[in-house]
Amino acid sequence: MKKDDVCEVVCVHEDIVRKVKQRVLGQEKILKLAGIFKALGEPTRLKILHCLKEEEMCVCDISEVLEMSQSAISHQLRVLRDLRIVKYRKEGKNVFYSLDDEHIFKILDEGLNHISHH
Amino acid sequence: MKKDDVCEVVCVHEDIVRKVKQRVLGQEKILKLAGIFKALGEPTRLKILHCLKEEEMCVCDISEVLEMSQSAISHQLRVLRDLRIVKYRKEGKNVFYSLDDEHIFKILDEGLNHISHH
DNA sequence: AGAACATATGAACACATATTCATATAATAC
DNA sequence: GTATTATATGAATATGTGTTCATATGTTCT
Repeated sequence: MKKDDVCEVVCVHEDIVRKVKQRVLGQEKILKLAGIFKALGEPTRLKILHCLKEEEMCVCDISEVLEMSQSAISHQLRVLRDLRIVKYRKEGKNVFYSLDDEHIFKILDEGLNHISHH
Repeated sequence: MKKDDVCEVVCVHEDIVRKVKQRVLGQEKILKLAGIFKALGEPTRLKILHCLKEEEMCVCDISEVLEMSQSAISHQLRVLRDLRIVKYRKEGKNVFYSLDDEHIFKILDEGLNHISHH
């Protein structure tokens, strides 16, 4: 999109626009935040996280619970790991995953609240 | 994927799997919840919501603040409307949007907390 | 050492989706 | 009525991504 015709519309409430424009989050923060939500916004990953909310689990257990291939689970765990949404612990051949952070719990719960009250 | 070789792995912690399996969310709830998070997980939509967290705004104002085309914003607002994440109010030619729900506020804030503490 | 098992990962394909462009709808002003 | 403005939307394109398949890595056991 050309920089000039970015907004072709002329109806602008100047005071509001000025105020809100000052409070816009930086691109970096937006991307980071969007990254977290995007991770939670995929059914498989959400299921994984909902499992880990209950128990620390190894890849195979998750695979079994969700009735999906080990590979698919492992790929998604990689995404969650990279975003530091889950942490892991090696024990012999197993790798046990768990939620990284209290905020993830809260976000999940708040989401559940939202869909209940509706 | 064929139902039979759903999980080709044999290392299973039976007690954990049994317990967690009972608590798995139904597909409908998962999809609804994932839908919400997915909506928040797209930078443009997240920016829009962050704006609406400050002020009720019309399409054109959002367009101006985010320096994006009216069409792009309108398309994304449709997604947010369908998911009842935002509500709207018509006033003459304008349509003013705002966050639908307290939970959306909380989820956004909890997300911001998460990326700050990191 | 080799075999068996748990996990990770690269490539490919299929599917979803965000933006643009063009146009439609709806409301106001003249 | 027509013109103008604000918003909505359908189609097309480009980009992103989840799963599968095949394979690699790493660990334990014999």
